[in-house]
Amino acid sequence: MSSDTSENWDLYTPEVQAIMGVFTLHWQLEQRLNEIRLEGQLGRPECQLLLILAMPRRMGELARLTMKAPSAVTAAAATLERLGLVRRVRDAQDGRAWLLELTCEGRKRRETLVTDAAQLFYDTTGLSRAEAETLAVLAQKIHNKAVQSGAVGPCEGDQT
Amino acid sequence: MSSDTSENWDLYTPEVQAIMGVFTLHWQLEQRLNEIRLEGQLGRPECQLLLILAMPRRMGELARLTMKAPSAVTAAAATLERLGLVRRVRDAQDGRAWLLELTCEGRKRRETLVTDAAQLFYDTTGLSRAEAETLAVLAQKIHNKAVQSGAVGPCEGDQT
DNA sequence: TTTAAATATTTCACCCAGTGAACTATCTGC
DNA sequence: GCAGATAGTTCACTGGGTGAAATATTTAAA
Repeated sequence: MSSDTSENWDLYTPEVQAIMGVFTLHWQLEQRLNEIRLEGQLGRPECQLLLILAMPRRMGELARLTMKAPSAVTAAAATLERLGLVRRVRDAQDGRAWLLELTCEGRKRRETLVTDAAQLFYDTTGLSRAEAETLAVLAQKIHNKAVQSGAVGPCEGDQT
Repeated sequence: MSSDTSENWDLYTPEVQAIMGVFTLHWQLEQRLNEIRLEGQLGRPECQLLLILAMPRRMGELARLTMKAPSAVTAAAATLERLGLVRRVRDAQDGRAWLLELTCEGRKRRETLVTDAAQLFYDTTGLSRAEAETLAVLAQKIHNKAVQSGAVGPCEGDQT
């Protein structure tokens, strides 16, 4: 089977290969993350937030990290708060800012999510642990670069 | 600089790191690809299709490869056809299927897109060529795995 | 060969996530 | 205290995507 499924990858430049792979992986992760979705209560954006919230973060920070507009984070945070997984606290340093931090319940949920996500990651990618590490290193570089370089994000960054 | 931007990555498991990185990269690529968007005529999905169309493909195949529902491909293909970048041809082997192939113009556009995409890829990721190769290898594995494993996709694949 | 079941694609109504602009609240400096 | 910047929220709107029903064609069977 999978006649033409085992593609002619040589048709594509490494860069395009990488891009296509990233698209695929992203899509797969979103889908399957969806299935987990902690009892179906959480949407994709909420899961993403939960994953990032290993430590308390300001809303704006979350927006930068997730590469979304602040308003998107607001929405997701509201949902998480409604579910009692997250708490809003004023930032002591800056009264304008809100710190988002996990509740006890939230921490538990995150634990589960992290575990499931890892499982799902291996299922989806079929990568070995070592390969995952490799990918993680690259991913980290990319993420940092992206966030730092003004994050061409919704927020109009151009770092010409 | 970038005080809390240079994150505490050790807070995250490698898997989560990888996942976050993939999300970021995906997002960045979509955004910036958007900017290129060949004179602003093409949407994200059209670009993706164009990238994949290194060789003629059947609609269904494209759906599987892009991990989208067939209807999504139909829409994107229609746009590309309207722009004269792509041509629909009946599959000689199977009269029900359509083959989507690039026109001359389409080939040119794809050339440009591939070049731009590569540029953008390096800009975005900040990776070296070697690292890109590494990523490409992983990406290919992932992509193949995903497509083969019945692509948990919109098309209800369960490969239990 | 006629018929029935399967497969490839399209059409269309609907949905969700995300953006961007306008608004409120707070901080900073004068 | 006031002006201007910054953090976050609200809300109307959009775009990309899904899923079910319809159409065309192939395949298998009688």
